[in-house]
Parts: sequence; C-alpha cells; structure tokens
Amino acid sequence: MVDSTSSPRVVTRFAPSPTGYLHIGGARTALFNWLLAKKTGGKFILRIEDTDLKRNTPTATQQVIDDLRWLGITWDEGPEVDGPNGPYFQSQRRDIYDKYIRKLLDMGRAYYCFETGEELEKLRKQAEAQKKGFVYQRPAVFPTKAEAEKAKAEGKSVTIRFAMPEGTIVIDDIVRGEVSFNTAELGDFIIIKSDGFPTYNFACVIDDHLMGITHVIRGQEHLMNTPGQQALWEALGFDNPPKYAHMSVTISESGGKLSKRERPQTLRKEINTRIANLFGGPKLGQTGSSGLSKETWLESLAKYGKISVDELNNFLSGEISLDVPAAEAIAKNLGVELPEINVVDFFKSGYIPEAMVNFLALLGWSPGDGREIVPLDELIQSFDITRLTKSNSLFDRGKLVACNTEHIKMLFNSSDRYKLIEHFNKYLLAIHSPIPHDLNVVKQHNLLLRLIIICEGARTLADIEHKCRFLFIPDDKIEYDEKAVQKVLLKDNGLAMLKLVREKLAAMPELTEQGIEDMLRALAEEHKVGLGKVAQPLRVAITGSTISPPIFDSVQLLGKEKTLVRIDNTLKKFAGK
RNA sequence: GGCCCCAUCGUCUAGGCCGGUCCAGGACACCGGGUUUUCAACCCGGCGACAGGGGUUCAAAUCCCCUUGGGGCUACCA
Repeated sequence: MVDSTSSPRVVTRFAPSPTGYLHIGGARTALFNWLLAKKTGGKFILRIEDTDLKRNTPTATQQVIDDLRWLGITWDEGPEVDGPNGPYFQSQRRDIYDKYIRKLLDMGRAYYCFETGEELEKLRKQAEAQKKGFVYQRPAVFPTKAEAEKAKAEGKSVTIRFAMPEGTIVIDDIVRGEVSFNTAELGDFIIIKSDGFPTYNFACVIDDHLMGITHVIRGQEHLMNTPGQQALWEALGFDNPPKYAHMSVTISESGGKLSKRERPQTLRKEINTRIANLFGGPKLGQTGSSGLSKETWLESLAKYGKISVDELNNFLSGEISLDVPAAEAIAKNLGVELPEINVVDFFKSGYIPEAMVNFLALLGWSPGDGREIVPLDELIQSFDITRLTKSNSLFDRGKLVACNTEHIKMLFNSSDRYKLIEHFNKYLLAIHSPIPHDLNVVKQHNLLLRLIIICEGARTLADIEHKCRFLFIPDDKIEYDEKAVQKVLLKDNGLAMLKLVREKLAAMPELTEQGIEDMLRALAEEHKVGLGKVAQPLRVAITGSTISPPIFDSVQLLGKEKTLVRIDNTLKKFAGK
C-alpha cells in the first residue's frame, strides 16, 4: 500500500510507442498506473515513446489518445495537456539524451561500437549453434571519439553501448519480491542506435528520472530490462529510482501473450481452411464446388483488401503480415469474425468503456472482498498496488460479455443514463448503422432511449443494434432467415395465422402496444393456442427472423403501414410453399 | 538452448506473507429445472480445483526443495 501522507506525491506514467491503435494489454497497463495515481492523489503522465522511426505510424498517437479518452483514462500531463515536464514526445527530447550520453561516455560507462546489425546477427547465430546465450563481448579498449567520428564519416554504423557493471543486480519488485540477475549474462546493451536515436532502455531511464516518476507498473515482459535500467540509473547518479511493479501478462485464448498479430493470423488460418475445403488443396487452377476457380476467388479477395494477389499469397504463406484495413476489409467480405485485440475493436463490437475498464482491472488484480462488478469510482477507492496478481491471466471474452451486460444494466438504472445513450449513439455512428443517430435531434435521442429500454437485458450495444435495425431498412430489403421461415411460417399454419393477424391489424384505427397486445392475446385465445403461435409468424414477417424486441413494441415502432406491407410481402413470397 | 517469472474449479480469482477457523469461498462458463411472445435477461439447483513428489511440523492450499507444466525475455522494438 502506498502511503500518500508520508511519501512524496506519487507520479506514474503510461509510455506507449505510437505504432497503431491502443492494444488491450496497453490499456490495462495504462489503467493500473492511472488507478494508482488517482487513488493516491498523485499525477499521471502520458509520454509517447517514438524513438523507432521505422515502426511509428503518423496517426497512432491520435488513435491512442482517442482510445484512452474513450476508456476515461485522462492524464495530468502529456500530449494536448501541457505541464512542467514536457516535451512528452521522446523524439523531441534528443538534446536532453545527448547530455547524459556525453556524461556516460566521459565517465567510461558507455562506449562506441561499429558492428552492423548483420554482423551481430551472425554472432548470435553462432552462439545459438553452440547452445549458448549470446552476450556481447566488451572490447578491452574502448574506441575513441575520434575513431567514432571517422567511422561515421566513412558511413559506418556507429552505436553506443552501456558498460554494465560486474556482479549481481537485485530488483525489489512490488509484485515479485526480490529478483536477482547476473550481469555477466546480460551483457552491454545499446543505448544509442546508429540513427542517433536513443533506445527504449535509455530514454526511459532519463525520462522517468526527469519526470519524477515514482512508480512504474508494467508487464512482465519488461522484467529483463529492469536490471539494465537500474544499472543505468545508478551510473548516472540519479537518486530517485522508481518502484517497479511487474504485472502478470494477459494471455489470449489461443495460448501466448495477447498480440496484435492475432487478427491477421486468424484471417490467414480461416482463408487457408476455406481454400482447403473449397478447392481440396493448395494447388492452383483447381475448380471448387461453386464453379469458381481458386485464382478468381483469390483475386476477388485481394480486391476487397485493395492489395495485389501476390501480396495476398505471401500473406497466406506466412511470409508477410497484412495491415489492419486490408485484413479487416477481407474479413468483412468473408464474414470472418476477427478476435478483438485493440481497444477500438471492442468499441466496434458494442462494449461500453465502463465494462472494459472493470474487466481489465480484474485481470491480474482484485479488490479482495469478492466484488466483481465494480464502478470506476469504487475501483479507484479500492485500488491497492500490492494486490496485483503474480500469475498470468487468460483473456476470457465470455466473462467480458457478462461484465458488459451488467454495466449496461447498471448505467441504465443510474442517474448517468444519458451516458448509455451517448455510447449507443457513438457506436451506431462508428458502424454506419441504419438506425438514426444524432443526439442533437430530440426525437432521435428519445428513439435511442426507447430502443435501449425495449432491449432490456442486452449484452452489448451490438445486440441492441442487431435487434432493432429491421425498423430502419426498406420493406423490400428484409432478409428472411431460412430456419425461421421453415419453423414458424411453413409449419403449424403459420401463414394462415399471419393472414388473420393482418386482418385484425388492418382493422385497428391506431396502433398502441397495449392495443396490439390485447389483439394478439385475444387471437391466441380464440384459436386455443399459445401467444407464440400468433406472435412468431408476425415477428418473422416484419423482421425476417425469430429474434426481435418484444413483438408489441416492434410492431408499434414499425408502424401500421410498414407492418402491413411487410406482412403482405411475406404472404406473397411464401404462398403455396 | 540460455536467463527470468509463475502454478487453487474449464476461466477470473479469495485464502498463502502471520501453517490449524478451508473435507477450500465467490464470479463467469457449463449442465439440469423454472419463468416466458423470440433472443437476451431473470430465478432455483448441480458439476467442478489446492499440478506431482519429497521434506519441515502435532498440523501445509499455506513454509522449503525437486520434477513437471505454462509464460516472458533472449533486437540498433518498445
């Protein structure tokens, strides 16, 4: 437990590298750091670690910012929020790093290296062949500055390494206790790359020191970086090392660490399976059962993804990965569900941020008193860094769904009900739903509220959308579910009953839920059947499926005219079948 | 391969640091039943775990060691 009265103010940070959308694991890391700051009345800084030019993408920072804000994780300092510790982009802090590099060089705690990446790779391979761990051999004499400048002028690769001290380094970790490392097995690591940018392990130490970070909560994948960083901390004479807490990692349902690669991997697997099923093998030019040749099929897929057939083939053989929009476009056209990995994926699947945050917090942490559905303010209240779990946890989507169901219910019943409407509206906008969405229009605001009400018990916003979209598509665009037609319309005189319902409905001057209910119940009574026998054919007629909000609301919302048109269409379409 | 971490129901976890109150509690999932105009929601009931082996001790899920299993790292990525 962090004592906020006697210790200096807590400062935590989240330091993503801008390589794309915010990953769900990153969101969890951000959340825990944020919770600690909030709980202790401390400060939370957002810092962008953009020191890898090759991996940065121009839109990533904005994406990460949007995702954090959607989750409700706000920062006291960082991009768009100025403060005393800026700049918050590492690429803008290079003069700062230079200063410390010179210091290390002067002290003889860092030295120039001239090996190229390929040469190092070769050494690594050799070590592997001998079944040994690769450790960089420190030269007996460090190259001079003049030599480095000469090498650079000649276009050679010049990097700078930190000279690790000899001996054992002990990390006192909040979640793992004392962990010790033998520095001889770690070796000297690169702190300045040949492009002049600092590496993560270096920039991170300087910035954490300068920004006064007191606690670093991060994934276990960083545990092996810690001795190096701690050694750097000491070498530079910084006297304010942060406390580290290395959390358990989130494991995906398919095994390893939850990774962005899972989405394209799922797509690859799915396409390859389909190729095997459709064309019987990976041979080209065969003709599948659909009469389509494999080549044309692949061509059409490539077109969906706006990529070349060659690219697609290379992707399928595992040689290259696919960028997100391409993978998503192809998956969509194929009807393949890609696993949600990024925060935005969950948004688009209809999860609400309140549920995401709750679920994430319970992955590797628990309040300890058995509470499972915990609103954000209570999460902050109960947060205790010492209760972080040691063992890895599996990302269970089923539990997320349950959590989402509860939070939708809870938000709906709270005084913040408008938030739920806002979430729903934002969701509709994002997925281009035919359901009208513009909260500035009072009528639409009320409509969305009504839809939420009649879908009580919905698990996700997507559930509500699926159930209600039939109301807003053209009457002639209803897609009939084959099973529903068979079971409800063509059996047990479903169509005959539908005809009777049509007559009664047509005779009603005005459609109210109560009126519709009375009418349907009377009809069921009259024919000595359950309400289902009357309601289901009607449901299939107006929605095309057996799933919809309560039938009385559904009809009332659709309106008399459209209901009658859809019944007539249905009657006509399936007459005599 | 090397280094490091972890190990309670299918899953997330409580308990473990301070050994007896734990023949291990909750939640999700699953199964059975109920409610019901569909789906969902809801109600009731059930199944279900201390990885294995050695110690220490009057006593071990709890402490120690080994084995096994899982995970992480092993980059001029973060």
